[in-house]
This record gives sequence, C-alpha cells and structure tokens, in this order.
Amino acid sequence: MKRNGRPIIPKKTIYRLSIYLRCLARLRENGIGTVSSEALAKAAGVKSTQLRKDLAYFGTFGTRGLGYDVSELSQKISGELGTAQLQPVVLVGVGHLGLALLSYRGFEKEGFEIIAAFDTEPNRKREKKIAQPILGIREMPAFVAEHAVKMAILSVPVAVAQETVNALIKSGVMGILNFAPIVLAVPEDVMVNNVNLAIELENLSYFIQG
Amino acid sequence: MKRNGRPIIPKKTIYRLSIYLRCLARLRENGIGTVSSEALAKAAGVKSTQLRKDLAYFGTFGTRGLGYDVSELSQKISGELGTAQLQPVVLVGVGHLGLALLSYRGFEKEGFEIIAAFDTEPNRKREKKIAQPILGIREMPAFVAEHAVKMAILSVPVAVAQETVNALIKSGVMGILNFAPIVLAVPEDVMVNNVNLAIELENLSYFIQG
DNA sequence: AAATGTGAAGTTGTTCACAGCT
DNA sequence: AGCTGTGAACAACTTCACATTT
Repeated sequence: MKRNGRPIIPKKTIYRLSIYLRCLARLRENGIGTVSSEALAKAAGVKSTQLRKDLAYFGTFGTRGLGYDVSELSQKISGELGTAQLQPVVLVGVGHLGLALLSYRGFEKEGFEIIAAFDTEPNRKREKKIAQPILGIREMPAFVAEHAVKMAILSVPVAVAQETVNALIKSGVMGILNFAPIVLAVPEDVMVNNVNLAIELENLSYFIQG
Repeated sequence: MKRNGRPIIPKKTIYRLSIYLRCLARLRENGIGTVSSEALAKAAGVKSTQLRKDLAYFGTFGTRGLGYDVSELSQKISGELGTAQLQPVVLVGVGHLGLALLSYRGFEKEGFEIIAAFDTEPNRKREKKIAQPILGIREMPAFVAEHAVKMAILSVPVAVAQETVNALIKSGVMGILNFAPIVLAVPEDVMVNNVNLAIELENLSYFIQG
C-alpha cells in the first residue's frame, strides 16, 4: 500500500530502522565496511529475515552473496527516517526529570536539539547550570510558532498535562514525547509517544515472576 | 494456552492492564464506583472490545447491563500484575539521568522502591541530595544477592553497559530497565525493557513529516 | 435496555522456503 | 557457494457480531 507515493511502513519497522542505524554506526566506528543481514540482525537482536523484510519496504540495497555496504545502508536508512537534518525540539516542564533531559547530551548526536525549555517558574532556583534558555510557559506559543517547532517533550505534572498539550498543539506542535503518566487526548494528525517508567517496571515485574 | 496453570497473556495486554489500572485509580479518586467497558476504554485510549478481551484472559469481573466495580477491578488487575507487594529495585549509573530517576518520586506510589544506587564514583560531588545510598559498583553483587533484588534500572554509559548487565545477572537480577542506547545480550530467562529517548524522538519525527 | 463475554472473521506482523543474483 | 529478496504460510493480535446475563 502507498501514501504520498511512498509505501506505508509499519511503526514497528520504523522503530527497528532506528536500531539498525545505531548498530551500523558502531560497525562503521570499528572500520567494518560490509555486513550481512545475518550479522546485522544479530547485533540488533532480531531475525535476519525480519531485517531484510524491513529494508524491503523502501528499497533493495544489498549485494547477493556479499551483504550490505555499511555506509550506504546507513545513509539510506537515515534518509528514510528523515534524520538527515537537525530538528528543533522544545521541552515543557523543568522538574527533576525535565532538568535531567535538558542535561542529557545524547540528543544532538542523534539529530535533535532542545532549543528551549518552558516552565511555570522559569526562575526557580535550580542547582544545575543549563545551556538552554528556560522561559515562562506564557512565552511558549509565540516561541513555538516563530521557530516552527514541530516536536515537544512533555515532562509536566499530570494535573496540567492535558492543558499543556492543548496549548502546544494550538501553537503548531505535531509530535509529543510524553513522560506524564496519563493518556493524552489529541487530534488524529498529532502523534504521541508515551514513556511511562512505572509501567515499564510493572511490566518487567510481571514477566520475571512468571 | 496455559503456563503454570495460568493463561499466557500477551505482552501488549499486560501493558494495557497497567494503563487500565491508572485510569481506574483516577476514577476512584473522583468517587466513581462503577464504570462500563466503553467508558474505561475511552479513558485508556483503546476500543471497548479490546478492554473486554484483555480482562477475559484472567477472569470475568463485570456485571452485564451495569459494568465493572471500580475498586474490585483495580484489585483484580493489581493482583494479576503482582503490584500488590512493594518490589525492591536498584539503579546502576548515577549520572544526569540516573540522578533524575533517583529523585523521581513516582515509583513508590506504583509499588517500586529504589533501595540503593551504584556508581563507579559513589562519592562524586552531586548537587542534589538523595534519599537512597549511593554505593561503589564493587559492592553491588553482595548487596543485590543479600537483598534478593530481582530488578535493576540501568543508566550507565554505553561503553560499560554490557559488562554491568553481566554482573547484575550473575548476582541474580532477572529484569532490567535499560536506558543505555545499546542492544544488550542476555540469557533467555532475563527480560530487558529498553527506553531509548533518541529513538522515540526519531520515531515521532518520521511520522509527523509523513 | 444496557452492557458483558466470546467464537469467528479480519488484520497485521513474523517466519519460512526458496528462487535469483553475484 | 553465499547471501539477498520475496511470495506464501504462519502466528499474533484486533475487531466484529451476537448470544447471554442482569
């Protein structure tokens, strides 16, 4: 099936493409130029047939009898995911977790930049020095609109999560990484990815005790 | 299908049970005593048939024509998930993120307690005061064994993630919540849940730009 | 009348088996 | 010979349709 002339790729496949990309990066760092689907799949923790099916959604890049060129495959996946250009992101809610996420240096390397954070108390005393500006929540709409920000990280308390999301969407945000433990109501064309640490732990606990 | 006399419940269902549990908690806080599958499903962001199928895996608790008793259903789900008793958890890697997770007060309320943290530099100057003891990584094996800890949160740098996991497993840990952006190799009976923030963002960015 | 519980149908995602290149 | 690419088989999950109960 197609959409905009492109195949519709399952969400899970997109997820795995991100994983492949990171495995390929490590191979490249180690100076490995070519890799088989078998070897890459093993590194990513999946079956080789699945890897090949995943790639088949958007092209055929391998050489039969040989495998895949590491650099070339990296580029193709990167292009497909749209990771090529740096994406601006805002963070809303600078509490414990929000502050840690701001300090987390892992995003830029992956093509994302948190360009600003917002909080109801932007001037609250914080023990850590942060590179990004922390602004008042009321400045958010203008800022988001002006910088054409399409993605936001939400780390506000549950009580204000829904209203905050409403404001973000109104200002033009289309994708939300939500850390608040609540199911957010959003329009169909807005995407929410939830990260709920308590649920992840609960999940583990269920499966390890059989 | 059954395992140990209990039905095998799909992983996705277990995930949703956790969500239902949180929705029920909110209903109870609001003094609501009874809820229909339709209403609860809506709050959880799923279809009502799915909710009913999910519950059917481990029992039948509703009253036809009426719905579910909020308290009773909470208890049943809680019992099924094994959330009833408090679970001890350790955290390994007290960097930016690890520190934030230690400060995060959301776990106890959900039945988990981080009883200790470990780091290669336990005495490193940290600007935040933490309730839990921060111990040297070398003390980890004895501590984990002694306290019968079965779950760990891993927030160490990628470079030492695999060896740290090996040590945790050797000491008896069966479930790992992994924040390091790497695919960990573990025995079949050990479960890993990955939380990769960069991948979540990448995923959002793909779907919002169509 | 209203809402649950569930077999059957439908959909999606995974794995197999092997044809087809290099 | 070795490895990719892919239709077909399979498995898992979701939704439908409706019988059943209060």
